[in-house]
Amino acid sequence: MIKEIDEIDLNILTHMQADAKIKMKDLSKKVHLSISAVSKRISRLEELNVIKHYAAILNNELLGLGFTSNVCVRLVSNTSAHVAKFKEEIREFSEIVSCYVVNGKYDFILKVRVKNSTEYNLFYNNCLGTIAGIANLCSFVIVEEVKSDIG
Amino acid sequence: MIKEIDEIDLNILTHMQADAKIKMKDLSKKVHLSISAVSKRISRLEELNVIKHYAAILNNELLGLGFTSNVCVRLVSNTSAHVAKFKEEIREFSEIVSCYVVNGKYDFILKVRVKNSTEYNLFYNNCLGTIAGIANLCSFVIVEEVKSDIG
DNA sequence: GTTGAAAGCGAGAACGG
DNA sequence: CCGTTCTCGCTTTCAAC
Repeated sequence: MIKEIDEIDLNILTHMQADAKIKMKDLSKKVHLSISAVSKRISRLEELNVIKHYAAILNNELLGLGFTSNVCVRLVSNTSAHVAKFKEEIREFSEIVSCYVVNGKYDFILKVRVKNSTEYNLFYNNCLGTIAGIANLCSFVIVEEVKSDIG
Repeated sequence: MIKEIDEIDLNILTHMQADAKIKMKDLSKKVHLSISAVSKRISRLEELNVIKHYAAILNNELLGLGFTSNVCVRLVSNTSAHVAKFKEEIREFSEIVSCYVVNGKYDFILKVRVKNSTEYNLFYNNCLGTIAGIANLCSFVIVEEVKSDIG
């Protein structure tokens, strides 16, 4: 924790994380400060990059993207050239909504979001399957969201 | 995709996903509509629950949460009672920021966020390790974020 | 869909505690 | 560091077209 952040800031951040469009009036009541004080703190948190940005959280099911899967990937080789090439290829696919480099039995964990299982099979076979340098793939289809973070 | 959503709505949603605080004036220019038309569409998308909510996306590193790990969990038994009990225990831990039920070699994928590796070892041994009914745990420490979705 | 107007809210500055 | 007051610009929500 950077030292410039106090308890009130954390309180504000928690509220802004849950509802970025909360009215300053309501937020100021919740944290027991004036509107201008809250407003100034938020500006400061934005400048410090503690608040990276604001996002609308969408309902993927209603948008026809009801199928999500985590895919673990192990590469044949972990030389920086191979890793860089893989990362580059990953960025091209809009179906891959997140990608992390990890330590462990696999090298990457991807999250793939598509319309349905048919589309997933197509993506898996025709896109993921064609990326060079993959030694091993392991798919975990998400069937339920028990808890979900934001960002 | 629900039929009430057209191309202009998708365009609006893309912008709102990237920047929920974009000015209606700017957004209306981008989608070539009047401000009131855009405002009405957004209200409609909120009512349809296509926009679930708005969130501030925070910088976890600056908030002292620089260590994130994906943990795959397999339970000893998949009876609904055991699964329900596990889900309940999961909800208690603020360190577990997301949890998905999955199909495949594991039953759950968790995302754990803590301060550093020391804290992670403590959490892993003293919290995750003490949850009953776990047959197998597999940890993937995130070392780099190549691509990151929102929500 | 569009305009235009009215009311409410937010950002920012100034000044005082 | 916080609060009050002020002003300006933006959003929202009407109406009428």
